[in-house]
Amino acid sequence: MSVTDQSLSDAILDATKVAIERWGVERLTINDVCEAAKVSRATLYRAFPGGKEVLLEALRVRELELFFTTLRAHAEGETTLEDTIVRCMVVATSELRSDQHLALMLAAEPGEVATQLTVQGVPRIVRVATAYLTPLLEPYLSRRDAADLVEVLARMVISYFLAPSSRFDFTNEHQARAFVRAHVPFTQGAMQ
Amino acid sequence: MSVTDQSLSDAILDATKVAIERWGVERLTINDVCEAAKVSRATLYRAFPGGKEVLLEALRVRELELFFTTLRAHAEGETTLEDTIVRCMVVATSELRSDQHLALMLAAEPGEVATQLTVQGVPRIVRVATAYLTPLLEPYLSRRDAADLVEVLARMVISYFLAPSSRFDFTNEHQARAFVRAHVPFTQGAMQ
DNA sequence: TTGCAATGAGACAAAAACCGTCTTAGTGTC
DNA sequence: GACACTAAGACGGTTTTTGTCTCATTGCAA
Repeated sequence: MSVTDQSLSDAILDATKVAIERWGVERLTINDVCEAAKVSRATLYRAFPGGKEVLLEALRVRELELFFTTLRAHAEGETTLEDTIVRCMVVATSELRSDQHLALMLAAEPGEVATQLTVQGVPRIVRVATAYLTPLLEPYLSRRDAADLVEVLARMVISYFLAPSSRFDFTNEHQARAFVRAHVPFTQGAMQ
Repeated sequence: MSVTDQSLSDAILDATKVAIERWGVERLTINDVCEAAKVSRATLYRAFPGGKEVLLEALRVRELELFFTTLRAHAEGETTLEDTIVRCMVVATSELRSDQHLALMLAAEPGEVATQLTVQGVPRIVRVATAYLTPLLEPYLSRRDAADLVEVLARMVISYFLAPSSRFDFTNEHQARAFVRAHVPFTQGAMQ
């Protein structure tokens, strides 16, 4: 059951992605998803009670989890706190820049990207980022400090992604490191 | 007025194309077009009384006229009836193959292509093709014979485009010429 | 075979989106 | 100032979409 549920939900979410790619989030209908998933409406509503909102939220969370899983894999080899942070920032920013997929998918449509990545999306992003990235920092920090740091870094990356600065380009490792040294307290041995 | 009307209609049709590219014909709404054209609904309905149907039909006709204008330009240099016919067939088929734009634009959506290109669209296509291509053949044929021939050729090109044959690939000049010699009576000096 | 959980198909009412028309107010031109 | 043209948006009627619900069917396991 659990396994079946999982694969059913996943299949529906896959279908949702396909349907969105075709119609766009704004024009997406539940029937589009049902058709793409070859599933009846009843089944979809059983899997995702609450309808479209719940379905899209589930998709966003899944995509986000995939994003941070990849990110963690990229940063797992680092051996110092600073290196780990820098790597996370570089990879996350690069992925965001190259892969409009994430941005355009998680958001509704161009113009909604900023909204989704700020007021609407930040809580979700912070939540997932914390869950997935905090363990990376726990060798160096307390759980609480690690969680705090992840949240701050996530907000920084988003901010600099949406409004790039001429002073710090986080896709550049040197600049990212300079930023970390200048503005991330933990890396200076000065616990606040 | 006339000029203004023309450019207004054209601007709206341009906007329609843009909106269709974004949403697809099936999900297109009048408001999408109005937004893209930065025009109020009232203005759109004044320019295209009859609403969406009329608007889309006008767009199809315009695209078709563009298509055949280009086609005629490609075939104008030919100096014999056979060469003219062959060139038209080659260019038309090549354009259709490469430029899904036309096919997908004139049609509604994949799956509707065949419908639009046959039962729905042929009368329109034949009408425009006749108007634009008949003059090319008038050096060699009577107006009536030229019009008849254009219609037959248009139907052939459409048929072989929708269901390609292993015997004749109209994008290949030799094969197109062989087809013409075998199946187009006028070119054999045998007026029917 | 029987029972059970999961699904498909579709009816249904409520909500939302869309359409086409029309009125009003604003703008630019002669 | 008269005129043509337009944006904005209200309006009622229609169509789509939504979410729920019922019932028949399927697949599987006891």
